[in-house]
Amino acid sequence: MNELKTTFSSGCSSCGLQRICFPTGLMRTDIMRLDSIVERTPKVTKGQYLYKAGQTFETLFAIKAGAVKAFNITQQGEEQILGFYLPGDVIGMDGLQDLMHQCNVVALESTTVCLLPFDQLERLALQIPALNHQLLCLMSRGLNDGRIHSEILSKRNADQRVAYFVWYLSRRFLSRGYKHTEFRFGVLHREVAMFLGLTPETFSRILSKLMELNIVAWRRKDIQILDMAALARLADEKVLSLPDVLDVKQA
Amino acid sequence: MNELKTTFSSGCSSCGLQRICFPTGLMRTDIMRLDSIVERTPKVTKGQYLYKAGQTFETLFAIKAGAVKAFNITQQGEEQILGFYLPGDVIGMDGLQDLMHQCNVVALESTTVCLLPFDQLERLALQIPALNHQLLCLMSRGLNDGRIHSEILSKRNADQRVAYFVWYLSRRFLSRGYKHTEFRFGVLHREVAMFLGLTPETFSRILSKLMELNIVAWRRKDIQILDMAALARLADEKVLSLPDVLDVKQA
DNA sequence: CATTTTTATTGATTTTAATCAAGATGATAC
DNA sequence: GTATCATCTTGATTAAAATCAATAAAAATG
Repeated sequence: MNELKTTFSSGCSSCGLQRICFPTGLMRTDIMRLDSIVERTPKVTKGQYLYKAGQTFETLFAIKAGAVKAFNITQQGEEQILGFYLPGDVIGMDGLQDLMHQCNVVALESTTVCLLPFDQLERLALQIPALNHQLLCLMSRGLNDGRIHSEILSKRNADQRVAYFVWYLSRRFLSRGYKHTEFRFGVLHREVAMFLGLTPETFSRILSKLMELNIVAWRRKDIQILDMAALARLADEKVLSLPDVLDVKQA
Repeated sequence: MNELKTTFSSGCSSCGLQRICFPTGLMRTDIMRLDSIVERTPKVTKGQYLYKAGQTFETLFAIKAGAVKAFNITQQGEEQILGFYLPGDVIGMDGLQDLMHQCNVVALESTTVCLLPFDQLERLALQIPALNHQLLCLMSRGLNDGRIHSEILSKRNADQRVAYFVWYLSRRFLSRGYKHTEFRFGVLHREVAMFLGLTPETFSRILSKLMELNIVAWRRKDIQILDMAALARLADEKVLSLPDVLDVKQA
């Protein structure tokens, strides 16, 4: 794994993610102080790691563009996917408790990240109450993302998990100011399946059902939500039963 | 639901959980300042709520004695258990993001909690760097607890989930300074099953297997770990196969 | 203490998703 | 463009856990 090298790049002041990332609630002058501790790196290429489980915790990572996944490997060599992170997300705080990262994070596509050396950030936050508050808020967001993952995995049937995932993904895109009925999600189906605690086969079958019902169109990396209301309903309902439409086709 | 009323009680200075809870890393004088903002309540009785989903976020809760569970109710009326919290645990930070709690927390037995009004805590933390640091560490701990729950729920078979849960529970008791091979866990089997994403029947069957194999003895609320090595092995292995011992019995 | 209610266990059956297996499709390399 | 490789889809079968059902055992209630 290559070390990430610092480079020049546009700062927080001109970043489109100000309202989501660390600058939230900060005054212009404070954003400049924040800016001074942020290290910007060249683009992280697909497959490059931001950190690995066991590594010393030193910095937080703010995703500026692209996408990454967090995961751990089980004894059996399987990937347990813990989350997908998009622009505006801040990760790395899992490492604070033991000063050691607890999972692996790798880029899923060409990705831009901002590095925030934690000791410097902590010191600065003590001087800028709004920054400290935002750090706490971002951690609270992390807690809630984890809770939602647990809730997805607790859902008794696979249809619900998939429906809820798509619905929640849409909301995340919405909250970041992206189009939420049609978006690109650069993650393999296999990886989404693992995140949902399913096999790729089961995931594929459910996607087919959702497409057959004209609720979702998800081909490769492009997702389109055709019927948001139906999707939301499915996310909470018991079973995704196929209506006559399909029976006709099968007959 | 009754409002929790403040009352007099022994402070942080004399609390046995200093090394786990907020006072960690603080000097004597700072502990006294922390003490001054902590509200202590009469014992919370079994079934009483610390907070409910949707309520305004105002305070954090430190568990001093007893046990609580966090959960949400699904559309179908099922309880999704999100976690069990023991003395030394601090909860409530899920509410910061939207200034509204995202789950319900209820006492499982007679429980003592310390209330930390968040705005006061935040202000004090800015003045006491070690306190601010500990607040961040406690949130990091929360993130990791959530990650571990996701990892449990991602495990492909039920035996592993139960084995890992017992093993992890034991470690939690150990880290709090309690006996870790024999302890009392005041939670219904049904609730543990829900936490693990299983039905009570499946959970019961697996417990029976673990007892048959002399690995764990879990009757009602008393847990005894008879073979920690075997338990750890099971937590990661594929299937919990029953040896001849059982076949003989069944024959 | 007896009664009622809740919780836990165990068995039989059904349902669901995993596994096994074969193609189809799309991406990448040459 | 063609070949190769990885990913995805679909079908058949198996395995695992859920469900249904009936007791048994505790706990709570009067």
